[in-house]
Amino acid sequence: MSDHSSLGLVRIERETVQERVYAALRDQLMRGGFEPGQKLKIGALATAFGTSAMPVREALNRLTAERAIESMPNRSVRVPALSKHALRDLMETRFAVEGLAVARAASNMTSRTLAELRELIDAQSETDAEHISEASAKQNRAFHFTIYRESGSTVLLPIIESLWLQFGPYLRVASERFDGREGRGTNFHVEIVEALARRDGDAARAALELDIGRAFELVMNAETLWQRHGGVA
Amino acid sequence: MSDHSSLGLVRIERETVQERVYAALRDQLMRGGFEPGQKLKIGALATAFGTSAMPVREALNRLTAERAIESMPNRSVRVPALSKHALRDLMETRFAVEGLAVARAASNMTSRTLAELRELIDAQSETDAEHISEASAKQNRAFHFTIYRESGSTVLLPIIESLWLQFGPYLRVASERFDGREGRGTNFHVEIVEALARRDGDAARAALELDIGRAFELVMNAETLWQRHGGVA
DNA sequence: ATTATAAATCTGTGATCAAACATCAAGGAA
DNA sequence: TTCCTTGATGTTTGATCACAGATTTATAAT
Repeated sequence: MSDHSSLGLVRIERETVQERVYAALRDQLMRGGFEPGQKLKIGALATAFGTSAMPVREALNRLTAERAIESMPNRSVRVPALSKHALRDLMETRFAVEGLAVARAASNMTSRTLAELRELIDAQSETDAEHISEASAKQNRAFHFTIYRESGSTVLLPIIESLWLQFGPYLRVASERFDGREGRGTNFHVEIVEALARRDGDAARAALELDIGRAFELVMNAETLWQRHGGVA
Repeated sequence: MSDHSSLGLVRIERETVQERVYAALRDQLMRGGFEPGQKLKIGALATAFGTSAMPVREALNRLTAERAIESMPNRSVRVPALSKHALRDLMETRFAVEGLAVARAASNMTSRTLAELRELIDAQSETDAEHISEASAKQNRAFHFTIYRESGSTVLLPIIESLWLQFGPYLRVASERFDGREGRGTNFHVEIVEALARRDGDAARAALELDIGRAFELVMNAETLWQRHGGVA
C-alpha cells in the first residue's frame, strides 16, 4: 500500500445534504434562532433550504433524538418550551455533567490548551466591549468546549452538546441580558482558567457552576415574558 | 364540556411503523442482541421486519443520534466496538449521571416506590435461582429505572437510556458471567434500597457505583475475547 | 502467482408520489 | 346563538425509483 500521509491530502468533503441541513438547524437552535414553542414544519424548511423534504425529515428526527426538539402527540415537532422547574433540572444536570468534564480536563490540562483558552478570553473581552452578543455567544461556546474536549471523554461530549442544544433557545435571552447590565464585572472564565492552570479540579468545577448558574439566573428572571411553558411531561 | 373521564376510555395506540422498528432495534441493542462491531444494513432489516426501507432508515438515524450505533465514514452503520479505555469512560460517566439520579431519588422516595423496588428484588432472586439471564437482565433494568424515574428529572432519564444503550451489547457478557460464578452473594440492590429507605443519598450512590462497577469488571475481564476494538475515534 | 485494473453487485441517499391523519373553517341542526 | 358535523386544506408517513459511491468479484498483465 502506498503512503498517503505524506501527500498532504486534504480530507475530502463527503457532506450529504442531510448533514448540511442538520448543521444549519442545529446552529440555529444553539444560537437561539428559534423561539421556545415554535413549530418546525418539514415542507417549509425544505423549501427554505432548497432541498426536498427527505433530508429535512431525517435532520429533524436526529434533533428529536438529541432532545433539541420534541415531537408532539400530533406528530408535529417544536422547540421545547421549558417550565421553570425544567430549567432548574437542566441546570443541575449541566452542573453534574460539565462539572465532571472540567474536573477531568484539569487533570489532562496542557500548557498548549491553557494558552488557547487565554486567547479565547482575550478575544471575548474585545467583542464584549463592542456588545456583539452574536460573536460573544460563539466564543463562549468555543471556550467551554475547548475545555470539555480536554477531558478526553468521547461519552461526555455528546451529552454536553445535547444539553447545550436544549438550553440554546434560551441562550439569546441570557446573553442579551448579560450584555445589557447584569453580571458584568466578574468573569468566571478567568477563574476557571486559573484553577485549570493549578490543576485544581474542584475549584474549576466551582467556578464553572457559577458561570453556568449565572446564565440560568438571567433566563429565569426573564422567564415571565414567554411564560407559555408546559412542554415537559 | 362533557365528562369523559368516567367513560373508561382507553388511550388509543397511534404507533407508527417507524416507532415499532425503532423499539425493536432498541430492545435488541439493550439486551445484547447484536454483537459489538456488527454492521446493520437497512435492506436486510427492512425485509426482516416486513417493511420498506424508510422506517428502518429513520430508526437507524435516531439510534445513531442516541449513540447506540455509529455511522462509519463509508456511511454504513454498526454497533460500536468499545476499547477498554472507552468502556472505562462509559463507566465513569454512568457513575456520575446515574449517581446523581439515585441521589435525587433518595430525596423524593415514597413508601409506594420502596415497596415496588422490594418486589422487584424478590422477583429477581427467584429468576436468578433458575439462571434465566434473559429475565434477569430485564428485571435489573426495571429496578434501576424505577429508581431513576423517581428522581423526577426529565433531563437525566434520556441520558441514562443512551448510556444503557451504549453498554447494551456488552451486557450479555456481563450477565452470563454473573449468572455463572463471579460476584454472586452480594446483592447491591438490597443495599441501595436500604439506603433509599433511610433517604441516605450518598450511601445509595455508593452502593449503585459498586453495582455498576461490578458489571463493568466482568466485561473488562472478558474483553480479550472480542478484542476487535478501535471504534472510538 | 501476484498485483492491477475493470466489471458487476451491493448499499445508502435523495426525489417523488400516494395515503393516512390533523387542523381549521364553513354550513346545518337544535 | 351554540354546538356539531362535514368538507377543504395542509402535513406527516411510508413506498418506490433513480443515482452515486463503495465493495467485491472477475479478468488481464507482469
